[in-house]
Order: sequence, then C-alpha cells, then structure tokens
Amino acid sequence: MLDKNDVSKRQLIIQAAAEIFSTRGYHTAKIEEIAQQAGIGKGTVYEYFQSKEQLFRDTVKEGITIVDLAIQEQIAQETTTRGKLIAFARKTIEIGQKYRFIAKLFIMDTSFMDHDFHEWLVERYGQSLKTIENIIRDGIAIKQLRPLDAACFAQVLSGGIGTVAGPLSLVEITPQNEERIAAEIVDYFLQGISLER
Amino acid sequence: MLDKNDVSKRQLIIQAAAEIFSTRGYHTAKIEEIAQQAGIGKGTVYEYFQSKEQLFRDTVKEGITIVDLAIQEQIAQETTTRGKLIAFARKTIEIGQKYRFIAKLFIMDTSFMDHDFHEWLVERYGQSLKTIENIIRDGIAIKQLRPLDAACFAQVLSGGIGTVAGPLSLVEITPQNEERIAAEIVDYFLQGISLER
Amino acid sequence: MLDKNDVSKRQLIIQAAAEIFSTRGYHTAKIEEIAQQAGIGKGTVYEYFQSKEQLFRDTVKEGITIVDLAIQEQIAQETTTRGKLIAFARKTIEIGQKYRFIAKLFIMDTSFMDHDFHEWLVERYGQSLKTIENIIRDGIAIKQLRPLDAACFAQVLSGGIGTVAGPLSLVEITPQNEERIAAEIVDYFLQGISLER
Amino acid sequence: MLDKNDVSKRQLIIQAAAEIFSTRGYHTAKIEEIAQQAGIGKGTVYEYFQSKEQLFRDTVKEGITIVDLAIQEQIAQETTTRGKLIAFARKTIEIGQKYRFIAKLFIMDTSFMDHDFHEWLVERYGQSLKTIENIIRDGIAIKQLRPLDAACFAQVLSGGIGTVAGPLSLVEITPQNEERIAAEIVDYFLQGISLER
DNA sequence: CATGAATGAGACTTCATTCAT
DNA sequence: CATGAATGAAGTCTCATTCAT
Repeated sequence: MLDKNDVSKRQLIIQAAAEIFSTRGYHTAKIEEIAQQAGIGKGTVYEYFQSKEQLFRDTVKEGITIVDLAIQEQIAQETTTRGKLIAFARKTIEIGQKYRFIAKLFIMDTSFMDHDFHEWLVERYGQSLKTIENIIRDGIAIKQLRPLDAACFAQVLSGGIGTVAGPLSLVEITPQNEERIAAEIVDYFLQGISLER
Repeated sequence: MLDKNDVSKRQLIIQAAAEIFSTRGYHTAKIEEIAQQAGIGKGTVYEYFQSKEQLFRDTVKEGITIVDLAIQEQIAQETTTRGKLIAFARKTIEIGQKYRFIAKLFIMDTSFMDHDFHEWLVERYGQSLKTIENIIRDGIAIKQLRPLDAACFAQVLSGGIGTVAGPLSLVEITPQNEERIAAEIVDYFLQGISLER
Repeated sequence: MLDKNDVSKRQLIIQAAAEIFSTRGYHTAKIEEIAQQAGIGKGTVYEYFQSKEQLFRDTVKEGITIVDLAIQEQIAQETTTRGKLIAFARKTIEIGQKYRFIAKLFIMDTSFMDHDFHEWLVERYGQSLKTIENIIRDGIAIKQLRPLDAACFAQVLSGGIGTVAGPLSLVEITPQNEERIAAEIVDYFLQGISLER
Repeated sequence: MLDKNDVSKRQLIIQAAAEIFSTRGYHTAKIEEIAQQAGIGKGTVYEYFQSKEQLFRDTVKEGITIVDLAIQEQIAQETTTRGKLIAFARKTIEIGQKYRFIAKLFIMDTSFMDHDFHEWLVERYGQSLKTIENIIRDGIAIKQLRPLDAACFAQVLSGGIGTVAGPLSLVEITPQNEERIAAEIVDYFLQGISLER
C-alpha cells in the first residue's frame, strides 16, 4: 500500500512537472510551482527526485515513452504503407494537440543539459525515426515505394508533420479535421504535388 | 570614425551573443560570457543593449533578417518551381550548417519571453512561410502543381527541410552533398515516393 | 509555535533594519549587513519582505507607530496644558536618545522613494502635529493661551524640540536633565523670553 | 581669461550639483545628470572635483557659506533684539523657499559620509547657531531678555524656524506672508503664548 | 582641457537545495 | 515520510571612475 502510494505520488509529481515544464520551460519553471501543481510540499519533490534536472529528465523520458507507445500501437493496426503513414501522422497531430506539453518538451532548449542526457535524447529520437524508416523500407521491398534514402525521408516526414502539429503551427487543427490533414500531408509525399508525369 | 566604431561594436556583441545564445541557450548564457566572447567588459554590453532580454531579441531579429534575405535572394535567381524550391532547400540547409546558431534560435524555448516579442516571432515566421506559399500558388496557377492547401504545404516543406538542416539532424550533411539532399527532399514532394499511379 | 516564530523573526529583521538604516542610511545599508545584524542569512530577509524598499517602509511605519503611541500615552496622563506640552517634549527627547534610529529615520532623505510612501509619510507627520495642535486649541478655548495659528505653532514647537533631541543636537542630554530641558523649552514658548511687558 | 573660465566652470558644476543633489539626494543623483545639467561632459566633472563625494562636500560648503553670509548681512542691518531675530527668521524662511535645495542639503542623510566632513558639518552648524546665541546673549546683557541657556535656545529657535521653512512644512508660505510668519514665530518666543502672568 | 566609451566592483534579488521538526 | 523555513551561490544590472582621443 505504501509502495503503491509512493508510486502514485511519484507519478503525481511527473504529471505536474510535465504540465509546468511544458507551459513555462525548464528554466522558468520553479520547483515550488511544480509542487503546488502536484498539491504537495516543495521538499517532497526531493524525496522522489534528486534534483530539478533529474526530474526533468525523468519527465521527458516518461513522456517520450508514452507517446512512442501510442504511436506504435496505432501503426500496428494498419496493414498498408499509406495506412501506416497516415496513422503515424494522425497520432502525431493528435498528441501535439492533446499533449501539447510533450510536443513542447521536444522543442525546448535542452542543449544546456547533461551531455549524457542529450545523447540519450538524440538516440531516442533516432529510435522514433526507425519506426518510419521501417515502414518505408518495407514499402520499398514490396515495390510500393521507389528506392530512396529511408533515414533522410523519415526525418523529413517526421519534421514536416511535427511542425504542423507543434506549438508554432499556423494550420488550424480540430478533432474533426485531424484525419483529413494527416491524409493530405501523407499524400504530399506519396503522390507528390506535381502534375507533370 | 566613432560612428563606424559604434556600429562595429554593437555588431561584435550581437555576433558573440548569437554564438553564446546558440550553444548555451538563453537562460544558461551569462552576460559575462557574451562579453568575454566579444572581448569586451561586462558593462559595455549594457551600453548597447538595455537588458539581456533586449540583447536576445535584437540578436534573433538580426539573425532572422539575414537568413531571410539570403534565402529570398537565392530564390529570385531561379525561374522554375522546382528550381525555386531546391534553392530554398539548399539555402536553408546551408544556413543550418553555417549559421547553426540561427537555426537553434528558432528551436529555442522562447515562450517565457515578452508577449510582444513572441507575437513578432510568430508573425515573422508566417512571413517566411509566405515565400514558399507564393511559389506554390504560382505553380498551381500555371498548372504545374495540383491544387492543394498552400499554407499547410508550406509548413510541412519548411518543417521537413528545417529538421534535416537542424541541430538534431541525423542526416550527415557536407558542402558536397547539400545540393543532392536538397534535390532529393524537394522531389519527395514534387514526384512523391509512391510507385503506384 | 511556528506562528510565534514567524512573528518574532519578522520583528527581528525590523529591529536589525532600524539599527542599520539608522546608522548607515538607506542607500549605504546593505541587505547583507541587516541580515548579519539579525543573525540570519541574506535570503531570509526576502522571505519576509519583498524588497529592500519594502523593508525600509515597514521599518519606518513600525517605528513611527511605536513612537507615536508612546507620546500619546504620556500626554494622556497630564491634565494641564503645560503638563501636556512638557510630557510631549520629554518623551520626544527621551525617544530621540533611546531610539535615536527612529529620529534619524525622519531626517533621512526619503524623497527618492515611492511617491505613495512619501505621501503617507507627510500625512503621518501631519497627524503627529495634530496632537500638539489639539493641546493648543484646547488651551486657547479655555483662555489659557492667547489666540494663534495652532498649525504653525505645532510645527515650530515640534521642530524646535526635535532639533534638540535629534542627532545633530549640540545640547548635552542625560537621563537626569531630560525633564529640566523639556520644561525649559516649553517655557520659552509659554512664558516667552522677553522681560518687557 | 583661462583662469576666469576655469572658475566659472567650477561654479557651473557646483550650481548644477546643488540643483541635482537637492532634488534627488546624494545617492540617487548621478554624475551624468549633474554634467548634463551643467551642459558639459561627464568626464569634465572629474577635472574639477576628485570624486562625487568631494563634489558633494564642496557643494554643501559653498551653499552653507552663501546662506550664512546672507543671514549675517540681514541681521547686521537691524538694531533691536526683536528686529535681529525676525530678520534671521525671515531670511531663513526666504532661503528655504528660494534655495530649497540648500535647505534640503541640510536634512539630507549625510551620516554615511567621511567622518571628517561630518565633523566639519557639525562644527559649521555650531557656528551658525553662534549667530543667534550672540543676539540672545546681548539681549540678556542689556536686560531685554530673561537669563536662559542661550545655546539651547538657539537650537530650538533655529530648529523651529527651519522646520517651518523646510521641505516637509505644512505651513503655506508665500512671498507676501513671509514677514508675518517670521514675526509670528519670533513672538512665540519673545512674548510667549500663555495668557497667565 | 574636454569628452564619453569602456570598465568592473558591488548591490539586489532569485531559487534550487537542505534539514530540523 | 512530509514539510517549508532558511540559506547562499550565482546572475543581472548600475554607475563612479578612468583614459585614449
């Protein structure tokens, strides 16, 4: 019971931290704010996390894991290349809306952080891209797609979608048009936009 | 002489600020560091800029202006839609390499800043996208491109290229392959990647 | 217990501030000095007061209140006009000695401060004078005093006594001669110093 | 000619300093402000005064000397005790109005200053009081006044008048009523305010 | 002599972290 | 375990003073 209590309090803090870090950024966020958001005392945060930096890392790691799992799950339900790509796009957009704070965590300036963490983040980013790369490679293998640099493409696709889904987006997104926008974007890539040929 | 001196010293500080803000981020950058980088005293910075925040704003504005001009200039030299888009892509990639700090400035977390500045940044970003939108609209008008949401497309293209050019990029870029990568990316969009149809 | 602790620590800081502000003046006083004087850390001061200026204001307000109360109390115990005026003079002199720092707070240059505070100070000063004005008016009403401008007189009396009691005083004051000096000064005003008429 | 030029520039700075120190106080006054007020460059101030503190001292000394001379001169023209005292009062009030900055210089917080200067200020203050003391002593000698502690009285009189003339005064003073107020105050002291005896 | 650009010591203030309760 | 009062390191900014022109 105590254990369960502990776990839930740790989670409580992470939730609060995600919220505050997202809206205020790492440096502007204050430990006291996070504690208040979590409805606990300032000192308690330090019972569960060694430092502000550690709390940030754990919050980011947890966030990324959740988002990644959600996307993977969605993709697994599709069978066609286009279906998988649209699923990826739609979920990315949805998350960018619903969990805007996670999206922001990625855009946030983290270069000041511990070198190891930065490396971890880059590696993790690479893993995320692998998901798309694999879809592409599969598509090439079954001759649905033309041969191309899957790594480069994955980054362009992910970056393109992420930008539309992100906090600086100028495209108005509602729950109703998520699907349509996802399809539109994917088709830029699949069909191309040129009328010639 | 004095005038020239003034201008160059202000510029000197902006250069140093761009360097330090880029590598360290706004909050981690210290005024003293910037002054050292510029080879001047701490107090001198305040002779040219009212505050750290003001220095940051001016640095960003100057950077954006330079980059924008460079891109516009490059595009103006091309006549075809594909040529313009590749020029945009190549210049964006080149700048992302050469002026990595400018690229970083955009990813940096600036949400904490003065509301007016944030609005200015968003508006300026919108202007940048207009450049692409116009290329696209022209292409549609002359039936080179199929009809599509130019605003959305501009954001996807710009985001896709920016990601490859940016500091988290996993695509290795050298002066030699800039042109090739730019063309490859643009062709994802123009020709599409699907073999079907 | 915590509550009592809080109150006493705030008071502790005010005491230290009164001491330091009095001997060093507002601008020369350093927050660190005040903290040291109070035997606490620099940061603790800011737990109880928003800023140095706020600390100064609260210190002055508290000091004035204490002094005013002490004077009022002393006057209330007297029945005759002369008795009240001497009580006022004696208490003012006594406080000028014992709480020299309060006396100094009044002479200090506060014109640079927040406009509202300055207004408050002037108003409060006016209130203090009212005490004397009322004594005078009562004296006139019962034909003990000749008719005169009570407001002007109050300021002359208060200024005259304050100067003798103040930090620039050239009159040597000891606990033994306080009473005598107070009476002497009051009699300048009551009897006059002229032998003619 | 050069010499004369030097003298007048030194004087120019002192005038500007008196103005600025009076309105802003020692610590809030900036050397640059004073230079601007004098219509010269910041560095030039240091050609004539070693430091800000030195400039302040010289400004105060000059101001006191001017005021003292003006008062002495006025008194010398009177023959009766009452005439001399009223002349003193009137001139003090007039100066408090016209040269409000000089009056403020005296109230200003100077305790932080160089010990020697503080001693000088106290001594000079004593000298000023001697003027009144002598009038009083003469009055006692010729049996116009009753015997009393001339030093104490001088301080009460001077403090009383100074307060009415000073920047915190609540008595409205106009060129028209200066004479009347001076007489009223002096008569508080000469005739007393009591109707009894 | 006159100037004002450059400087850096020093002050206020914030906030992550500690630790006694 | 939970807390929040206390702390002090560290950062921004001011301004008296210097000195090259």
